[in-house]
Amino acid sequence: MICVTETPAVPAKSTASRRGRPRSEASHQAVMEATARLLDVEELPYEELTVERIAAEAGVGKQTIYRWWENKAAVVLEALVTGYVKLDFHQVPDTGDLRADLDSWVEQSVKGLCKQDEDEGTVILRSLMAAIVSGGEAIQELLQNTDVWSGMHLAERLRSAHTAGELRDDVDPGMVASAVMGAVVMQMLTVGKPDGESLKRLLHVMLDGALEPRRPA
Amino acid sequence: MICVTETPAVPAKSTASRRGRPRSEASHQAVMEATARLLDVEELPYEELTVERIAAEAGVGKQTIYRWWENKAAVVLEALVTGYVKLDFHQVPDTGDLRADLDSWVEQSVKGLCKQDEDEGTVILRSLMAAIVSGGEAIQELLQNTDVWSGMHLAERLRSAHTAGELRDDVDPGMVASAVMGAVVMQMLTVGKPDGESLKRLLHVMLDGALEPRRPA
Amino acid sequence: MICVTETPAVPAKSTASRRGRPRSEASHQAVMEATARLLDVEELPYEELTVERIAAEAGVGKQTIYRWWENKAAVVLEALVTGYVKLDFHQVPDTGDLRADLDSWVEQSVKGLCKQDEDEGTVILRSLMAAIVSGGEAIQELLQNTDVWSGMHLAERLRSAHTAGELRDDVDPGMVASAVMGAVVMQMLTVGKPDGESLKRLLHVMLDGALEPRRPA
Amino acid sequence: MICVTETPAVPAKSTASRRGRPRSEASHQAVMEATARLLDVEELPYEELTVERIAAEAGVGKQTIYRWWENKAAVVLEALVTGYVKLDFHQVPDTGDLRADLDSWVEQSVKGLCKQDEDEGTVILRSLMAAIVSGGEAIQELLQNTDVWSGMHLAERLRSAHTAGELRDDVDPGMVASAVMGAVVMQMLTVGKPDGESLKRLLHVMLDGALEPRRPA
DNA sequence: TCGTAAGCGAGACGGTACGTCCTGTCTTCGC
DNA sequence: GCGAAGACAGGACGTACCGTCTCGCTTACGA
Repeated sequence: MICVTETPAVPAKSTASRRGRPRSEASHQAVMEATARLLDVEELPYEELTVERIAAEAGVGKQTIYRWWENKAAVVLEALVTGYVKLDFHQVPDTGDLRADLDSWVEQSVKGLCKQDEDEGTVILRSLMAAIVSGGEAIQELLQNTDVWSGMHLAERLRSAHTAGELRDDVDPGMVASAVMGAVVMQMLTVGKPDGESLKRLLHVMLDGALEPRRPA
Repeated sequence: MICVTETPAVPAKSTASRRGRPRSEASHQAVMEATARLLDVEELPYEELTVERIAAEAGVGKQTIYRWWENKAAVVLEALVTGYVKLDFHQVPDTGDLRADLDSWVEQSVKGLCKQDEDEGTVILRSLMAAIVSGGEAIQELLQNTDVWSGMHLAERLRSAHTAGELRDDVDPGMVASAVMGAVVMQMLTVGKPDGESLKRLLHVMLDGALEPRRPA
Repeated sequence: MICVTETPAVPAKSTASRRGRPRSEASHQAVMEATARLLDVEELPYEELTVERIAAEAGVGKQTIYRWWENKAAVVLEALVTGYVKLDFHQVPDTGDLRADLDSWVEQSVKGLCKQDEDEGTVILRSLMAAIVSGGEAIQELLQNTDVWSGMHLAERLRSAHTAGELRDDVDPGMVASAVMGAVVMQMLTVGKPDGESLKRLLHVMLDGALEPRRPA
Repeated sequence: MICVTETPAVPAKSTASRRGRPRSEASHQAVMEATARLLDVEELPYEELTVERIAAEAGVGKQTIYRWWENKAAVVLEALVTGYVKLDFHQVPDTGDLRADLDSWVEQSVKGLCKQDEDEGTVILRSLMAAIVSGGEAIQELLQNTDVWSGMHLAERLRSAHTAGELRDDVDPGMVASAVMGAVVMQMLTVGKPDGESLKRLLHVMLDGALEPRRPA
């Protein structure tokens, strides 16, 4: 759900073959998978997800993590960016009726997020935000080249809606995806428990517009 | 910018007078002011803002903080809730033209947020999100009775727009405020630097609606 | 076996009662006992004796150790200084014949030190030297006010020998103890395995003198 | 100052020529010289002298060190053994009067060791002891075939004193050297700062004997 | 002359300890 | 009994080394 144009992260080191032992791709993967496992399976919230735990889970030295990632936030973001961890949103159905499709998408997603006790459903979402919010300059730079939401299925559905003429010609479907996800996610985080009805109303505002239609014509 | 219906925070201890020395209102204020000073003036990011630092800055014992607040998130949230710290958003002008007003609001706000180097402008915003995202159950409960954005001037402007007939009758202005703030804030956090133009386009989607108006009828 | 005139270690903090929670004597003792247990019972060599292990063994936070001791060397030295750990030297018998007494002392001590496999017998001795040699300025200062060997029974025996007229009037029994212990310990460390016979010859040199007796007469 | 009968260190690999690239003598020397430079010139204490630092200083791969030496202690000991690093003891003069010669030797040596601030003078001595005390079995075995002190000029002077009849016939001059160096070195390490006067008195005990000469007959 | 086995510099690897920092609790005092 | 001070147990941090490993390259023997 996060799109990165390219991921240098490390200064690229110029030419092809460098001296010394090359980076272990196995370790790289192990770290990503360990992070995913801890977030997804063990549902550790971001603050309880420690670099030491990731290293142990991955069977990797702590230094190997710090050698390639700036901090915990960078690890978690990469795991989300590259799809090792997936946010718990459902696919958006495509019946041709965008409004109805989004309504059922919201309903399904909320149902999925709330079936667990307490707020476990939003653990990954919270971790994503925590990583974005806490990561230093490195994360900010990464986000420059990244559209956090455009990898989600919602964005795809909106693009197809755009070509199908369901959306106004003059709106960017990516922009709509950002607006929808931003509003929806923020609502989920700033309200105790996600609530399908209010989310749908929120959605409708964005679909139909808030302004009295006479004016913009 | 955060609205709380009531602020018990601590179980209220039933009746009026308890035994022993009553809570020192001076200490309470000192903590709030210290938090505000550290966030606003020193621009410490949330992770560098420690309880010990707040206590020291406030000239208060650490226990005094833990006696009245659950954790750091609760302190920060209360400081934001009760207005000791203010988010760096401008007031929304009221010329009668909501779209133009919001455009200039966005422009002014972005200008304010970006005048500092790097991402210092969003420090408080990030702290708010960090507190929301990291806080435990107590913060979740607090948020149940709270509308994070309805205290902002934007919400007021939208309410007046609603009564003035600028908004559609069937939309809740509070809902619109949530949608707008959610989308705007999320956009600010998930792209490296806030960018006035894209924020305005985002805003217009929400004002005019994303759907092709004729088609769904 | 190490004598300290006084052990301020920490700047004394002036007057009697200070504010805040006072140092926990229980923790202090726990650290000393844990150190003794690890050195004496588990026979960990100095390099494998970590601060973290001591803290864990003592049921104490690591910071509590670093609050009161400069480093590992200081902890180990205090444990030796204050008698929580004892070097594996036997008592010196007192038959009135100093030479014979020292011979049997050496024999007994070497037997004790060598009964274990490998070099476990000298673990504590090695730890003592490691602490002395590795400790920084703080340890050097501590040693200024300390006579490492004068607490051993050997020193006492030599003092009684001095008053009994067994030693020359003009020699300081403490000095003799230092010389004997220095030579013996160094021999033990710089030779693979302590060897009773060569130690005894070493001892006799010091008792009888190395010079051809005519000369100094 | 350390004498080794032979220095196989590595199992000798039987016959003369092995296949493959032979050991680079240049690297060997570079390591020894780097070690000497770091100990002698930069006066790094043993704990701050790391294998990585030595390798870097020598322009050598770390593995090249571990291929030929067991550990840091072995490297340092070989550097001391083979004279790349020298202990800061002066030569013993030979005026025919051993006692006076040793007195002036002590005085000169202490002067040399104390001219630097703090305890820098004994850095190499401390490193020697640290290596001996910390080194594992390999170092113990090495020490079996080695007399740490017999390479020093003191040993030579004592041997000549022995043939000149200055020493008692029945004492082994090597033994005396061990006793003297052991006592002197230990004194230097266990008191804060070496002190010429007490060292001389220590020395005199060993020259003249501690026992009352008439009594034991 | 060439293959190949070993050594080489470089540097990443799994591990582990370090010393610092912070959390949330506790234990003293003085008010 | 609150509040400031500050020590406590616990535990994560990010750094530094250790000793091993894996690269591509070099060296020099033996076929």
